Amino acid sequence: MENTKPQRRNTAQKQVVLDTLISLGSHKSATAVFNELQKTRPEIGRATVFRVLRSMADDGVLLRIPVSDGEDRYDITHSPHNHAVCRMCGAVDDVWLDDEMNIDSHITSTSGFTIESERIEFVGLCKACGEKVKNAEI
Amino acid sequence: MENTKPQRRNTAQKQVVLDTLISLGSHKSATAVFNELQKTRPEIGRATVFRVLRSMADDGVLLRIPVSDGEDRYDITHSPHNHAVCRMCGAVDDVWLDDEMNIDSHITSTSGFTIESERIEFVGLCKACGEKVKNAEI
DNA sequence: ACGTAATCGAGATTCAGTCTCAATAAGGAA
DNA sequence: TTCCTTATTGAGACTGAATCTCGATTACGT
Repeated sequence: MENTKPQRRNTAQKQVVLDTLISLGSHKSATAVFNELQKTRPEIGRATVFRVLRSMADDGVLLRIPVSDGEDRYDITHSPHNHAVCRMCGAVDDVWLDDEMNIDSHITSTSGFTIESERIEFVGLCKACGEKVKNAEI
Repeated sequence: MENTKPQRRNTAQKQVVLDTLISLGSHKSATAVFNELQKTRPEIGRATVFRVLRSMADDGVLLRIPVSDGEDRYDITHSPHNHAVCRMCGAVDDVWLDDEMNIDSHITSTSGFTIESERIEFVGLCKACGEKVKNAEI
């Protein structure tokens, strides 16, 4: 079980991708970052942008937000929260849950979003895969 | 505002797509339905399967379940519930929420799923689109 | 039976994302 | 500093889901 992650190296590409994501603001897609970089650093490849963002998300440096019917978005990590997605334009807003209040009206009053439906996806391991992992660890 | 939906016509294709989805069981993808149909009704096109499933979901006849990192799944509609997705094999299980109990342990005890994370996506209209719709309705 | 508009099938197209692979470079060791 | 191993990169091919195009077909109200 050599599940040791490969060593991470600091590169100029990683730095500039991260800087660009931050400068663009929240909830930007890999394509958005790539397009922005085309203007100033056209030598940086598309695969690199996708790779850097995904690996940073895997490492917990970034948060990857898969959106139904749209590109994955990336954001700098901060405390856990959820997202509201506009079904027309795809805009994404942060949603900070607070058990004490009605969620929908809270979202509407803070961001103007009108909530029509919500979708909860639990991610983990099904019975079969959970047992596989268990056995592999022995 | 002629937002009147086009008339829906009953066709053999729609019937057989729906029958196949039901016979395959819950949470099947359009591709899965198409592949199954290839065996018995190879004359039915891929675009048709995707079209039929999507339009039935739009009409509320079916439930479309967008899954992060996977194909959309379709299911016959019944009362609202959520889904657990295996991050290894992509298996999808139904989750019937019950406010009274701890969600994660409830899921684990009923389906064997180990929940590692959850994602809530609120879908609706952002402020700008909400106002657009409002104006269009006047 | 007719006419029109919804639907179909085949294949091209799109689009996000990944993969391949040769070239490059980070960073620890000598 | 130089050397070596190995992670990383860029270009472009590739994948896979889903949609679009368009001429042919067909449902169904009249």
